[in-house]
Amino acid sequence: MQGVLESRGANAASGLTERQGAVLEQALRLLVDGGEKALTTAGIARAANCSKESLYKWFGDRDGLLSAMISYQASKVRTLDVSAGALDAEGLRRHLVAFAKDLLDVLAGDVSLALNRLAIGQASREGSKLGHMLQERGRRQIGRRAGALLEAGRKAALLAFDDAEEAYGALYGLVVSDWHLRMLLGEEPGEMKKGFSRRAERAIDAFLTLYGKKG
Amino acid sequence: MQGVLESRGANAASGLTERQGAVLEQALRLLVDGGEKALTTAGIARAANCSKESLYKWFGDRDGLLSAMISYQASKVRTLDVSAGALDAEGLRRHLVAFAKDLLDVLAGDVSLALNRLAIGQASREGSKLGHMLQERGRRQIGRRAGALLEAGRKAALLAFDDAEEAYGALYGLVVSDWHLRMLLGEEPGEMKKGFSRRAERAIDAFLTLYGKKG
DNA sequence: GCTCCTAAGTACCGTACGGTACGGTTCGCA
DNA sequence: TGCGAACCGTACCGTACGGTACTTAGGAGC
Repeated sequence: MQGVLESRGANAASGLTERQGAVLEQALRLLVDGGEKALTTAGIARAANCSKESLYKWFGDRDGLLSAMISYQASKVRTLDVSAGALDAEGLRRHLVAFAKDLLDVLAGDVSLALNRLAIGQASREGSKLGHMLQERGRRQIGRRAGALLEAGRKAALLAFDDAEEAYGALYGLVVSDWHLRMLLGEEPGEMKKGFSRRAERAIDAFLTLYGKKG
Repeated sequence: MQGVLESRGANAASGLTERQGAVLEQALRLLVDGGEKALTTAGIARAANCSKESLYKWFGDRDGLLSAMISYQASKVRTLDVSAGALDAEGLRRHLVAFAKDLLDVLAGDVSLALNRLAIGQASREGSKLGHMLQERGRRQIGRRAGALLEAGRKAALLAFDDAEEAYGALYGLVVSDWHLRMLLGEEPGEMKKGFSRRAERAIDAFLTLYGKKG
């Protein structure tokens, strides 16, 4: 069930074999379960049934492993950019609410929280690129979908804004507020998740009041 | 210059002697300069010219020291709650802009970022109360000022909202958006700080559009 | 069958940290 | 002057981690 057989079929555009992907999967699981402190090379090797020597051969050192974990997770989460053809006011609102709810769900996810905590913990170190990686991947992915949605709204004369970045910033802020930080600080996301749906709708209401053309 | 002499005059309501406060000051400096990794008991003792034995006598263990650091810093930052007597629309706007700018400045501060990173890094650990402490102190302090301001605005018939918490959430989100997270992830705050003033005004404009009574 | 390569498993090394113990010094106090 | 408390500086201990080296197993190619 293991060995060179799995080595074929590297993960798309990541240069990783399936075996290495499985190792990263176990590493992510360890990180989610026990935090960075539990993420030791020996622990990963034990959990993934591989040797430490292989870890160092594949990923160089511990930092390389952490980077690979972020890249791997980012490559898994593919944002579906729904390009709705004809867009009316109600359709735009529905799309925005769906986006807001997805955003909250993503930010509240175990792996997302764990990786953000990891990157933030490493951020003090000068040479650490983890924070930059996470920011780039996350914001690019989620920002692209939001940008497309906002642009479609403007094209359909349903939204009015000069600076798309500013409009996106307002949208993000209204949806997320300080919830992300609170979850990163350890507040139980279980309680919060129940209010996500209502929260998303309220936020979109406010956003449309600000940027809707007929609001 | 040291010894029992300084033991008199414990810090107000914190139960700390001046010597212990000075030690915590050095610990905070170490944390700001080098991150959590640099925050070793030996390093603190060396930087503060005290012995490790004293550290353990005063603070119990490392976690107690971290908690004391947060409490100490929180006790230093006293929010000035300005209760403006007569409030007109322009005065309310000025107060809100000032609040927004102060909020951004506080969140971008070295010590704030370092402590938030520390608490977030510890958040995975179950028994860690650091995140809760930071959230409680920070949000209470800053939320009280905002709450008073919003309530004053409503009393003067300048603001309209049902749920003060929701209005505060919108205010916070519009002002901060994802800037706090970006700074926590390591983005250079130097570049961002220059735009704080304009950012605060734009955010308050939006907030008043949402909750202003004549907006 | 022989060799080469990959990788698992384990043992090992250097280091660094949290926490403790001990000697020496200062200062208040009687 | 002697006693005791607080405290500094340092040495010490156990442990845990990152990283390396070695041994062994098993499939691939000739």
